[in-house]
Amino acid sequence: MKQVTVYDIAEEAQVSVATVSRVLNGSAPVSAATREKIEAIMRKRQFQPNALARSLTKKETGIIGVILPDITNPFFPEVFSGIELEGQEEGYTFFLCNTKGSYEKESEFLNIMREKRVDGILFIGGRINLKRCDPAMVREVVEHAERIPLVLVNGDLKDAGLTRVATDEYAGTILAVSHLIEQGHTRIGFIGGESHMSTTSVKLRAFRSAMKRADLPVTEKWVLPGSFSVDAGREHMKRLLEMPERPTAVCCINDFTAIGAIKTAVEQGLRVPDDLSIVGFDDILLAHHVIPELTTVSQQAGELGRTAVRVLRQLMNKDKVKKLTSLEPRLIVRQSTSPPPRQGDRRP
Amino acid sequence: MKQVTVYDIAEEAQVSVATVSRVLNGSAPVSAATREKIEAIMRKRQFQPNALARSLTKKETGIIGVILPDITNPFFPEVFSGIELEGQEEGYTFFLCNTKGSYEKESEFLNIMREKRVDGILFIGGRINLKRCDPAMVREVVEHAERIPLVLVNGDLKDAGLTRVATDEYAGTILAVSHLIEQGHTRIGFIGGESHMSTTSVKLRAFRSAMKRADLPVTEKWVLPGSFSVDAGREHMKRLLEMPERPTAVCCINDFTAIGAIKTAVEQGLRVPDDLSIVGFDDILLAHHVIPELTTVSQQAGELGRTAVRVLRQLMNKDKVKKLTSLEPRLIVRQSTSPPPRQGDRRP
DNA sequence: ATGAAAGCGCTAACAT
DNA sequence: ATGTTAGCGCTTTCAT
Repeated sequence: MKQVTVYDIAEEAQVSVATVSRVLNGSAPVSAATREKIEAIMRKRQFQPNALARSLTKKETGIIGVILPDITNPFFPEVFSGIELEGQEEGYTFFLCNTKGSYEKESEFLNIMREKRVDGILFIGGRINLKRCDPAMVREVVEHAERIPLVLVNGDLKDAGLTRVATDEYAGTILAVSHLIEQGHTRIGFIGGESHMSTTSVKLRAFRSAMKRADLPVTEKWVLPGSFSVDAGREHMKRLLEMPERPTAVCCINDFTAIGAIKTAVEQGLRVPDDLSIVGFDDILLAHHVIPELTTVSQQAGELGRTAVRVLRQLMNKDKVKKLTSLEPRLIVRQSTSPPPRQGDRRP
Repeated sequence: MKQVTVYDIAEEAQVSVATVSRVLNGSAPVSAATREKIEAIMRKRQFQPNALARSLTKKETGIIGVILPDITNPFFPEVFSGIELEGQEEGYTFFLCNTKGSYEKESEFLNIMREKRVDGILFIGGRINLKRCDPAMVREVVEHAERIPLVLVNGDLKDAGLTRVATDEYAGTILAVSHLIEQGHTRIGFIGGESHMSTTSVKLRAFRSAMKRADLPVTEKWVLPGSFSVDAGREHMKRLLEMPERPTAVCCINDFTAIGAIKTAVEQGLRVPDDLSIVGFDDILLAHHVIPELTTVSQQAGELGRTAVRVLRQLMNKDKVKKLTSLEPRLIVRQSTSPPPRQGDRRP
């Protein structure tokens, strides 16, 4: 079944294609009579303008490309939802690229996006979260950014000078640790996070700073970086519990590790938060479904997505844009934190 | 900065655009010498063929459109991941449309997909899960399906005769209920699910059938449909616990309600599974992060996505296609189910 | 093996 | 207000 084109419509309406195009775009005045006639025919013939042809001449596609590492990690759908919400109002459509953590896929997708002539790119996760990213990989992104508006979401690329939108993880960690301290904890551990990721060092730095500010010592053997998963959280907690001296509270790199930590603690007979307080980071959906509900720091993932689109739009309009737009995280106090047990109450 | 085109390449290589196109597509023999020359120039100039122009002439875009109700619901990212995995190998790219449960958005996206000339459509959730879908909405989908290969994933449209891929929810529920029965339960409840969704009636039908097959009575007041959320699960469980006579096991419409049910049960001082067994459906990630880990029925979301793409490909190739490809669900036994308490052990 | 030229379906000057 | 026409960047006959 042949697709109907502007020519078909023009012919049937006895006008030129230009007029058809005009009513399609409202780009120039058309007499009410012919307009209605054309519109009627379009409806009747179920005319669907070919977006490809249209984009080809207009040199814009209305597509925003989104690169993210793992749509299966609940944080990202949340961000993506925000992106969609903000972009949809202006008629944007999205090309979602899931890199599954592969830097090659990032490169590949970057190229595909260029071939597809997306109007802008949102780059989330992956190489932009590395503490030290290979200069070639940095350059690649910069080169793309020179041709297509691009914003880095929750990450950075050394010396690239790219436009960024990010939650202030440092401030967020301060919030979490301060909360623990206010509850009366003095013996606080920190677990999770791969050492080569910048989020790990940022949060660790904030952790140390918050402790120092309260004149509390950091017990190094309670600082256990490693990974971001639930299983990592379990492992870390297991190691912590094997120590003769244990913290009364643990600050976790993210909600996953926090949940793992809780599971292990509970399995070993500890009560959370009575015996051990645990705080996470991100506020993924899971955080309030888990028992006990997790005290955590909200990154406001949806808002992050919306903001990213707003900033990208500015970039696309060649407006003035701040190099860094930062979002303030919020502490969400739920059930996994409480004052520490009194000395006498401590379990063996 | 002007994009480089086949003409630029042709000019620099002193050949015609046709030859350039040939090396780009490998569509016809080109002498090794000129091929290499052209390839070198392409690399040097960072040539990126314009996918729009290409698709315009080739009449294919390599894009698969995916309509789903809520990317924030962990089941769908899992499906989408499978879709990507299967499609990427063949160079497909995806246009993800999140309808947020709005039927109008479904219509809107269906039209956008047509304008974008996607090569195929995967329709997941929304109106195709309705027990009785408005005929006009059915017709709309059918009309699109007549022009673009389209497969219905985990749903159906009455009398539409469309190609479908779905997990066998009936069989899955039988699995869950039988597991409970095998554990020795005789007093089993069923909670969750909106009554106007087909999944609810299918699962309820399976529930009744499994009970009957085991000569067990269904206690109607323990059958509480309602909704699909964690909160719904909490509500339902609360009502169940207020009854003088209670079931020893509950079959839940999905993992969310199951998790809600567990939370409420635990809050009320019951032990899961010792006092009350609970089984879910879907096997979302949450299911093994929750405490106790949830016994549930896996829909194999990833596999569902992969299969959907495979079937869609057949449709696109105009191969013979089965009207219904069905996936066998699997019972995943974890910690939330056990034999019922002996009478004497029952808590008040 | 390579080139010339006609489209693909639409928009945007430029005319009238 | 409407029509004519030249692209947009590529692929694909049809020649040679």
